[in-house]
Amino acid sequence: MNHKPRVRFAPSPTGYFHVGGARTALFNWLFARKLKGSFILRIEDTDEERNKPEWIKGIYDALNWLGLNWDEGPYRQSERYQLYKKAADKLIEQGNAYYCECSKEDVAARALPNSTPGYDGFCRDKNLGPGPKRALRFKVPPIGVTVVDDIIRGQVEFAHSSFEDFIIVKSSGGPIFVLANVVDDADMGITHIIRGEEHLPTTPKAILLWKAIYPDIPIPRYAHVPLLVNEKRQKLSKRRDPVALEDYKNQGYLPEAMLNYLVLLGWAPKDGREVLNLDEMINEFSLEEVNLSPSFFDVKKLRHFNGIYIRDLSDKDFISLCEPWLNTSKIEKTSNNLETFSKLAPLVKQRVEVLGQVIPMVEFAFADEVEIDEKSWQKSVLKNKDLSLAILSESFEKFLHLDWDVESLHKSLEEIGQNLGLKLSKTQASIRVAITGNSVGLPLFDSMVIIGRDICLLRISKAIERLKLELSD
RNA sequence: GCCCCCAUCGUCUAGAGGCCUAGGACACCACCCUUUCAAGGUGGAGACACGGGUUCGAAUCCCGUUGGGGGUGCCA
Repeated sequence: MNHKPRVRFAPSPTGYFHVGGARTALFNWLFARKLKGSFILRIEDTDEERNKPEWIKGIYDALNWLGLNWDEGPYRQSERYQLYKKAADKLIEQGNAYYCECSKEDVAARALPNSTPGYDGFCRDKNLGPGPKRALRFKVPPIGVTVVDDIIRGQVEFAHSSFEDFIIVKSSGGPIFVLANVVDDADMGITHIIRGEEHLPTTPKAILLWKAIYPDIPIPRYAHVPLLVNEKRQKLSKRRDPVALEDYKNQGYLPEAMLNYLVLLGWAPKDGREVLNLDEMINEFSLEEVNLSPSFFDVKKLRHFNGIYIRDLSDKDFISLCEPWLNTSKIEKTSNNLETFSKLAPLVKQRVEVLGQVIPMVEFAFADEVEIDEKSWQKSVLKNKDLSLAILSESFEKFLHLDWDVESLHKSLEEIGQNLGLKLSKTQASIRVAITGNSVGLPLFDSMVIIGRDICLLRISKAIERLKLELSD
């Protein structure tokens, strides 16, 4: 058996693509790449009511953004109904399936209290033919157990008595996902099914179907990866949790950081390293080492990783990755401004964790007039009015004729501070607010050099004016 | 209700019977570095859910309890 493994990622387009799906896709992809197998994309769109075309596009976009390229597909289940029909017919023929005319209400009404609920086999021996409002059910063998042999969890047993004759074809004629799943997995030669743990309870049904339809094809190996949960330890939900991959993209997370963080949820490399590039992940990842317990998607740690990956970018790459944010900012894209931005970029790069933080950090350099943050003004200027005025006035004079470079600025401010008995950290504070509008920000002297002497002097003089005004009040 | 899964610092994890006084990372705190903020460095606080076994020895194996989660749909 030198068969290369074939795995599939089979999302259903019933909502935006989320981080849990991304992790499942990643695990599949890593497994395939490591063993030189095939990674197949299959869209499970058999739910006529909830599927939307834009969600399908969302899947492609997400996978492309992450760089999880697929070798085959995308297959669409909605285009393969004949196959499912054929399988269903075979089951009927073999006596493994039967039509049922019970409505949901009928089933519920007959369900026994305090026991295994669900369908009671009412139509099992009625020998009904097809018809409107009739669904097809699989005849579950009443006794025995089905064992799921899971790579991550080992052997998991399910007694047949614990589940009902489940529906495999809806009365609309559409297949239920377990059926479609089995048929496609067999048809596509899938060897390993790697998916979320929420599918574990339906796996025995799939195995039963598989054995009935494809007695000669070996059942794939299963690997149910632990769920991703929220802070309340519940399965991540598209509706209540901030899990849309696209949102992370839009906030300025890098795909590399996302993948790196995701791979660490439920798996860890043998040594202590946590920062891994794709090649390292491919080489070291192994399904057998995947954890059993659910993990919390912790944005804080993701942010930390993103910061690492941003700092690791070349200045050039960083600048071009900032473009979307620059485009939607108020900053005009003049060549002058672009040059200023590229000079600021290296300073910014080391201080952001997501790209969305970039623009607020550099805006001061482009505005005609700085917007002064009131709290900063209070704290760094007003609190010691007289000192601030002295610092601002003196520096204005000195800056008039100073060599306009970081070193000179540094020295001259140090001198001003010494005369007033202040440390540089104190001295620079009021200048910083006057020029950048904020008490925290990029290295001041570099910023000053980049935006130029004229603007700096103008802003200092404005600050002096304002201070004097407030002093006289 | 019934079925199934899971259980190490707040979080992600290392740990496959003695190497554990339980290691690392994020977050947190302190200090250092420093023109602010970051980054970096040093240090600190912080966990084996509980109860029984098995064993000379258990975070590691078994059983139970408790807790959490998932499934139970003519959704996937």
